[in-house]
Amino acid sequence: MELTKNESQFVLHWGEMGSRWGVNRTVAQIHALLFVMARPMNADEIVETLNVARSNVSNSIKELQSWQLVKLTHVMGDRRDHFETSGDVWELFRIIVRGRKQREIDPTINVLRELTAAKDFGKESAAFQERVGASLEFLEVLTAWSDEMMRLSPPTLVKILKMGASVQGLVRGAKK
Amino acid sequence: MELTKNESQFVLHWGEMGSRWGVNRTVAQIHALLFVMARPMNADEIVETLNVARSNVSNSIKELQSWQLVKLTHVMGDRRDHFETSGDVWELFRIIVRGRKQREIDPTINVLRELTAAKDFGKESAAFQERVGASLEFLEVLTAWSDEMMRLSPPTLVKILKMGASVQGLVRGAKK
DNA sequence: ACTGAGTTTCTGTATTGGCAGAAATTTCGG
DNA sequence: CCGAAATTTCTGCCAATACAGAAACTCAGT
Repeated sequence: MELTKNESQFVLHWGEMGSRWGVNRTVAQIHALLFVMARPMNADEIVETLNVARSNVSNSIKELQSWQLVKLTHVMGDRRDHFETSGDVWELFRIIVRGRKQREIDPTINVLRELTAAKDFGKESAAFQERVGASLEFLEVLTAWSDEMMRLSPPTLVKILKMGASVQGLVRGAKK
Repeated sequence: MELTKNESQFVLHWGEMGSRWGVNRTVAQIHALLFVMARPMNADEIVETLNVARSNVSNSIKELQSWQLVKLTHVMGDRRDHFETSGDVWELFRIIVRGRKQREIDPTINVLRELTAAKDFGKESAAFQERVGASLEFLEVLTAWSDEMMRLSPPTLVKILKMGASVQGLVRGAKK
């Protein structure tokens, strides 16, 4: 399985970006590959195309499945597992946001809550108490908002985003 | 310089979170420390408090400065450089979003633009062309929106976020 | 229950990035 | 323009992670 020049550029760049995030390169590349091929692929095809070890593909796919970014499918008359990913970038976005929130934001909120609830918290410096409180509130507002937004359909979401800062006018009205 | 139990928990957790992102632990810890102390600190105080090497502090601060998360200040009658960070979480958020966008999203948009502009792009599979196009549009909508939002004052931003998905009602109206 | 295709888990190696300590450089008071 | 303080840059080691290849396991078909 040979990628075109453009396709491999896409896959390679996606891999790079993946590493910037916490995602390792192979994982990101496999996801990109499934995205560009837009069809179910089996593990060996992925091995051939990306030139990585079979075991690496296995582990990477397991991770992608845990993120729910890749799902297992089967092809008629083929015993092997095949994998595919959604072609809807908005859906992918939603999945990634949800996952990152769970893995990163939620634990942080918990820590901040524990801190404010600790019985010796009142003895801390005023600045510290205040800043922890502000951080917690910040994360709560942000996640509440993102939860709501992520519940909307992609088309609705796009429309809201395209309105952009113009909603600011409404806020003024709401303020009085 | 000794941190309280609560303070070090905060700093430590922030360091953990930092590594989840591309930020290394020391960098994140220093930022957290300046945030909780809420006053200018010099490099040696940081060394003592976090138990890291002087050179490490120097490099980490340089990185924080490049992100504009930490700024240099001076304390009267003290020749040494002192450093501090903003206590406004919304401002910090804005800075981080702006930075990540520049370092991660913008290059990706460029790659996608190059791809679509390549003269052999029309020869690619329909699925690939379509998905690259959708990805590009997605990133453009998202960054345009975030640029607009990030220009608003924190209080305005909070109000908009608190409206949450209720703006969705307006969209319906706008649609016709 | 045996066989072989398919898959996952295990183990060792290589690469990367983080960091300490030393060396070099800059800065500032006198 | 000298010396001490402060800071940065350099060098090499160490730890963490990614990955290949081998071994172990699973399971459908017979």
